Amino acid sequence: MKKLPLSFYLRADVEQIAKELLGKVLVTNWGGAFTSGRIVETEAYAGEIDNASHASRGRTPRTEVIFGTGGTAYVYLCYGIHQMFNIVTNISGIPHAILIRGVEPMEGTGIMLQRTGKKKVDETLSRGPGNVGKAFGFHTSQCGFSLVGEELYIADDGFTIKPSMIGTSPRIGVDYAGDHADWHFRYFLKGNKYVSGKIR
DNA sequence: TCTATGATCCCCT
DNA sequence: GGGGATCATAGAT
Repeated sequence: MKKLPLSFYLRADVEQIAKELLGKVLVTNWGGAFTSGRIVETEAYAGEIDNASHASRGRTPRTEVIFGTGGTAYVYLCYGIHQMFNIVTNISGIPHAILIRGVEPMEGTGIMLQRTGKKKVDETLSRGPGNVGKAFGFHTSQCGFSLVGEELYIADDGFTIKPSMIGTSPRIGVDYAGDHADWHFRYFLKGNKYVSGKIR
């Protein structure tokens, strides 16, 4: 498996990066607890002009990492329960981020079951951003972590997808964002059962 | 200090 | 298909 280089994350086109992340392998290795899975669903958040992004409300201590340089993790606690894992992209000063919404488990499923408290591996294990965060052991304390380190990275294992396998839709849970709620910034692998929401 | 709220999920009817 | 869980953050007092 080839680890994606820092340059992958520093490009300007978030939509393109969000699309290319489909089929790649997400790896976390916190203290030797190795887990990996294939990314099947992503959402792009295009910075200050995007009303759906946290960054649109300005630069704060929490959103600081999104404004930082690409290739780092932004982990956010939602509804007091769910740890959401985001990938920061673009160069410093431009707040682009990609939310990982769905992952198909590969290695370390035993560890994931332990973390989620589930009995068996099924599609609920890592479908939806909240579950991905839980299964892969993400925590808000990991905000700002590098994506090219040993504990956290994204790899290419040679798996390729055809453009016809990629579906797009408006993003989920951001209806409040006015016109931007209609942007097709959500990307997923068609038919994959680890894709959340109704449109697969 | 205090309070509202959210890029969600799960269990209950 | 509806509501409760549960807490860091941000903006108001």
